[in-house]
Amino acid sequence: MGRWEPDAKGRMVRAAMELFAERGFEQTTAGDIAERAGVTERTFFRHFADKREVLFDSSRTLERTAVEAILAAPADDPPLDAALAGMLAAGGLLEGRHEHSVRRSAIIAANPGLQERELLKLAALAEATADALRSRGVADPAATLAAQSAVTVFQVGFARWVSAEDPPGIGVCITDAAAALRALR
Amino acid sequence: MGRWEPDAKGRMVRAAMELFAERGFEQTTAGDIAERAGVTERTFFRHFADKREVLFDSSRTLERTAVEAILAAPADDPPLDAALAGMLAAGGLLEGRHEHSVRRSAIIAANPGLQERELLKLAALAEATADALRSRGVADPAATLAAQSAVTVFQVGFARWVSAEDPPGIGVCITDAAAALRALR
DNA sequence: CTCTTTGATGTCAGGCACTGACATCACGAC
DNA sequence: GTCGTGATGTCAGTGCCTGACATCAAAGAG
Repeated sequence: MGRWEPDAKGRMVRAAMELFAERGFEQTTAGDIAERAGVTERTFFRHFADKREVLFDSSRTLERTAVEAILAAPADDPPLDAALAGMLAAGGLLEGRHEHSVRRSAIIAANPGLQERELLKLAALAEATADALRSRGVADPAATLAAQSAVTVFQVGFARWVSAEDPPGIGVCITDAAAALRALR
Repeated sequence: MGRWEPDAKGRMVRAAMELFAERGFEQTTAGDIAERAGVTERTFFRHFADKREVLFDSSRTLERTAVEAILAAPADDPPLDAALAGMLAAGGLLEGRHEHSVRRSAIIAANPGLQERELLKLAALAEATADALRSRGVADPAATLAAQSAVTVFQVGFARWVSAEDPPGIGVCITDAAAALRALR
């Protein structure tokens, strides 16, 4: 395990957040990030598939948490309810990190390439959610539609949570967004 | 206008489709595409912001068509109905191009970078749709939610249309997906 | 205590994506 | 015929990312 300075990955993530906030994503090279983290550029690319991935290291944890919550939901919950339970669980991971989420969102909002990557992660979350619903016996296209709807609710709720001055709970934001979706006609 | 061989852009689009189908996206360089189209690599990048964009040249037309249909929908249509009218109009543009759509989808499905770009275009479509709804007097978050739901319906319907052996109308596929969404509840 | 193994890291060379600066050329306007 | 205009060609350069190989700290075997 750690024979050198420990947590090289964490150091790179923090260095990247700092540099992206200071000069912007495009004005920061992979070598810059590595240097501030005390490693070489080559090591950076051993930990992250590309320069953008350094901002999405926790997306797999989010996905896993959502899937587990969906599988743990009451068996008679309708598909959308189960999927939304997954989104609430995922949101819970961010509960204590409002300030960090705001900074990260600002960085992503400032760069189309990073928005692309975020959309890919959300699509992966939707796909994992749909798989979880299918393993609960939900057939397509209902599984796909419920999963994608839940992720949309997560996006809308998260956006409001991040833009709020006095941060409410993210759970409230997600629940409100879910209610607004159901109120559509 | 055209003082050289006309339709350089169209030639590049066709050359790219051929090469991506033959060897795959990553195994094709921008220089390869340019060469087959009879231009230089530098000219390729004057027409397309990056290598992926060559597959998404028609996305702005799709977006414009959807917006116009939404604005033309009956004023008393509920938000989701109006948004879906936009998706049906957009789908209409593909009606006569099933084979082309199948080939293009296969290329995109084979490469994560292209999927990212497609997600970005769909997000732009959703944002334009939401804007159109807002200009009809729909407030947020209903506008965002209805727009994103409509785009999801478009995606699901399109996917079924593309994977169908004996292609039905794409309008039927979209309408069916919309019905499945409404049946969620 | 020494040797070996293991895995993370460093070093180096190179391909491809993309860009800025400048030259060139075809065609239309006058 | 000259001149302007816009698309194209040419060239040099930066940054992203990868493969191949060397190195080194620490853990385990004897």
